[in-house]
Amino acid sequence: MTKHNKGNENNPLAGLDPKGLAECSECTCFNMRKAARVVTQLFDDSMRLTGLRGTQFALLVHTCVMGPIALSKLAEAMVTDRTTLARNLELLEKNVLVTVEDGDDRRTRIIAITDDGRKKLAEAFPCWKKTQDEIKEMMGRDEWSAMISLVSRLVNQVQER
Amino acid sequence: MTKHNKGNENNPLAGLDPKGLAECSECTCFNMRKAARVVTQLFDDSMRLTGLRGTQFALLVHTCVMGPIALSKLAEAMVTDRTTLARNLELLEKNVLVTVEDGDDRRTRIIAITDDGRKKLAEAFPCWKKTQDEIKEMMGRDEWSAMISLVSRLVNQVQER
DNA sequence: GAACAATGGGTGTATATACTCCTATCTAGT
DNA sequence: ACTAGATAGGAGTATATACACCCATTGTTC
Repeated sequence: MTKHNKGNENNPLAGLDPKGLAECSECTCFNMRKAARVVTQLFDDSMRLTGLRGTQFALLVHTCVMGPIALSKLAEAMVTDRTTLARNLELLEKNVLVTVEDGDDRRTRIIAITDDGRKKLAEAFPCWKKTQDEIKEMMGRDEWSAMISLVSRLVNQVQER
Repeated sequence: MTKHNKGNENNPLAGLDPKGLAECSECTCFNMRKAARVVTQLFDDSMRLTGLRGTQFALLVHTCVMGPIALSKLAEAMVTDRTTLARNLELLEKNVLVTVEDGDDRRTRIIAITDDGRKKLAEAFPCWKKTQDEIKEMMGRDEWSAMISLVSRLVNQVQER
């Protein structure tokens, strides 16, 4: 380490000038997480009275449509870590909205929605629909569609990488 | 509850036919969270050796650019709950990347980046940049720009609501 | 059929997130 | 100066998320 490297070649702060840092405001990670936060709060608020969170609603919908299904298959479909899904399912299971039972292959755990789960889904659906439509109206249908397409594409391309 | 309401007028499961449920696959909340998950993993992986997560990198960048700044101001700027930010800052403070000190108004806590923080930022910046550029290339620059614009617009419009 | 690889899950740990309720401090109005 | 309201923050609790490491079961190979 010499003392006279005033140039940028060996400067550990290179890229941290105002321009480099301004670039960080476009961070894909930060922006997607920020959007996820604000949207999550909208949906959580809208279905608060039902006792479901937005995340739980999505999980219940997927279980309803795809189930009965093995834990790992559901995790794969939802692009969620297996262990995350297992823990999220514990909450739904505690409230008797889903069942978690051994499969024929005794390594697997089969997830299925219950009648209570279907009722809860029916209860929460109007709240979800209202918020979903509000967001579409707020952005404009075309912009919203474009956004969802691009976001889905991002997910798919990261997955295929 | 009569037994013969086969119509949908009083059916609690109305909207939960396959069409209604299929609509849920376009859930703004689920899709934004899914994207946040996959993108977060890309950035976390890329800077794992630095010991920073994508979230922490973003927090450190904001602190560097905006600091010294009061906790609530920083939370507002980042669109994060105040208590969430405080807890995320604890980790950075423990690693001496930021300081948290009383302000003149003794209700406030002033957040500032340290020299170690700046060094860590410089260390992580190339990892961030590499991943950010990879995502842009993956999607195509125009598509990526369009996505970020739409996502930012969503955030702004929800905020202004 | 016994050894071994592959698969499906569970546990421990750490981080990220936000809500509710509470305390300390400041500010404005009297 | 006193008090009421506003503001800044902290603590407790709950949920969402994923990684590393481990165990049980299944399939495979000789």
